[in-house]
Amino acid sequence: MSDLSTRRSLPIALLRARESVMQDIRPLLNNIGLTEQKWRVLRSLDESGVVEQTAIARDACLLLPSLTRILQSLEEDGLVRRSRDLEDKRRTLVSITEDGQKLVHDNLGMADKLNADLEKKLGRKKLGQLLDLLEALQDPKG
Amino acid sequence: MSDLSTRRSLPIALLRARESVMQDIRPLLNNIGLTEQKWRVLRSLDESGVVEQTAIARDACLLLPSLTRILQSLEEDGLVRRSRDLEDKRRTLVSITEDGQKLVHDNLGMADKLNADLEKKLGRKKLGQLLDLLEALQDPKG
DNA sequence: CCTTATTACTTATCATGTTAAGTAAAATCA
DNA sequence: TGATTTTACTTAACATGATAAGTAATAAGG
Repeated sequence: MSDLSTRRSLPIALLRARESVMQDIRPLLNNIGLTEQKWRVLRSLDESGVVEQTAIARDACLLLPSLTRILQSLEEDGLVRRSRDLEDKRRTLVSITEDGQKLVHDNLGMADKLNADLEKKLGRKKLGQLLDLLEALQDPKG
Repeated sequence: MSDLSTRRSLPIALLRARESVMQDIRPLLNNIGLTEQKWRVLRSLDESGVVEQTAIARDACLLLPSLTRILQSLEEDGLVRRSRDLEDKRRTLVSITEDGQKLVHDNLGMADKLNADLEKKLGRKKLGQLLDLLEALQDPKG
């Protein structure tokens, strides 16, 4: 197991936990030519429809500079479309293309299966507890 | 709050939780000229003594290519020392210098305070539960 | 022994993370 | 209305993340 000193440190514990979860996911995404971040963006767009970048960043947990690059790349690959908002010309409105939708829908099953595996491994109750605690951590009442 | 669709996804929940914790820590580390990763490496070395790189990588949760660069940078700054292991010449033994130790010790109080704040905010019991669940997630019985 | 793995890194390459600075448009305010 | 601030990005620069390939040294197998 991991070193005693770092085992009970929350920042590293979160990092390790994420690493262990992502280890199974990353190769599957790489197989369909996507990074983890691009997958998050496409899923968000598939569910949200036409949205501005700040909303995508919040939803997919990405900083705007990263998102800028990712959207440029996804646009080159024909997976998303961008257009200036005519009401507020500072904003860029983003939406997913048909190709992008197809890519997402063809692989949602995989994502569901991974989540089911996780639930099976940890137990539904514990997984729920974990998600609740992670959410509580972010409440800004501190 | 975050979007409904991503709120119950464990990978993103872990990412968000980590983000929220690190937001308070990063600026403090930047003030003393360290990144989060360099701080993890120095703390690990301060506690472990003389160790090979693979052990540091495991302890600080870093990939070896990243660690290679980080150690080169820390060595340039005089915070760590590296030398070839004479028993096994593939290995590099790393240790922290006096300057490195001073930097760590001067700032351990800060780290402890952040941890205490966290415990106060979430509650000791919940923090313990969270750490236990995060650890359970990594058990390879799946 | 000698060949073939395996180990412990290093290097390279590209994507993303992080911070700071820059830009254009909208909102606010005197 | 004109100056100032804020918003929604974009660009730049450097550090790290992630994968693959390369290298030297040890271990394993025949």
